[in-house]
Amino acid sequence: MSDEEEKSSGSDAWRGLGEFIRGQRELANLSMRQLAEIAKISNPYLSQVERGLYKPSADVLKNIANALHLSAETMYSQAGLLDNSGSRDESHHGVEHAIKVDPKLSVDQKESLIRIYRSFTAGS
Amino acid sequence: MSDEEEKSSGSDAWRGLGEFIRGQRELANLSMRQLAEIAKISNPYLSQVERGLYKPSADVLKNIANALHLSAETMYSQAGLLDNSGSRDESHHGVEHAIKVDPKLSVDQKESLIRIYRSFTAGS
DNA sequence: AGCACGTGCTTGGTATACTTAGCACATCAC
DNA sequence: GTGATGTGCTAAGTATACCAAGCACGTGCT
Repeated sequence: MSDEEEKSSGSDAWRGLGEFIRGQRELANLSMRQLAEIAKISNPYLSQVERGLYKPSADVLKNIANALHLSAETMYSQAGLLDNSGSRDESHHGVEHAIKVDPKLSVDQKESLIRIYRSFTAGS
Repeated sequence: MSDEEEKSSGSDAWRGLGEFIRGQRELANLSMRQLAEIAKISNPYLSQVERGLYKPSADVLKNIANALHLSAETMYSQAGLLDNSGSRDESHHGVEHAIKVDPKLSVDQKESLIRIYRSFTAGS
């Protein structure tokens, strides 16, 4: 069988997921052990997941999302599991819209934030 | 430790999921082998899943959903995996949350933006 | 110099998701 | 009747998700 195997699950999507999780964890200032504790998984496993060595199953994903105060949907879509085949145009422009709507910001502050945000995302 | 709920590994929800899959399969007039073929899984495994003996992982779930022309979200919520218990409302946290979730930003950029945002909203 | 405690990572094993070969029973044609 | 083809299910094995113990390194403290 010299057939080239190509399953439906591409392994590269999972690497991005790991980086995403690590980013969210660092953003929340949690150590691996802390997050692992909250998410009810072991810290070595979390380590592997964050480096893309394993693809966590759905309930683990859900637990991690919970621990990071994210919705499971966010996690799944990051993991490439949610497909959004319906092309539902849901929460798309978070940042700029959220800034514009925020009542605690002055207009100048909003402009500054959006300017910075756009400079950050200029490469994409 | 008073409460002993069905944690993330509650096996009850999975049985309902199996019945749901079987119902949808019969509704589509597909045999196990047909559905298994389309969903890229083996038919014995589909048999086990439909009777609640195993809890399929997320990508299998997604493949089955696709094969049955269902949205992955429907499948996940049937599996009890979505159950938005994570944080009650995602749009509620506004700017900070939108920043954290934005895939176009690096972790450092997120931290910078959040820091600036907090400095803006700290005074008033 | 130590040691106590933090971090993330490696090793080796167990549990379980998943597959391949085959069983038992149906419903057809011959 | 026998066989060919359908159905769902069982058994035994492989792959991998996951865990417990411990390693290697860093930082502060006495």
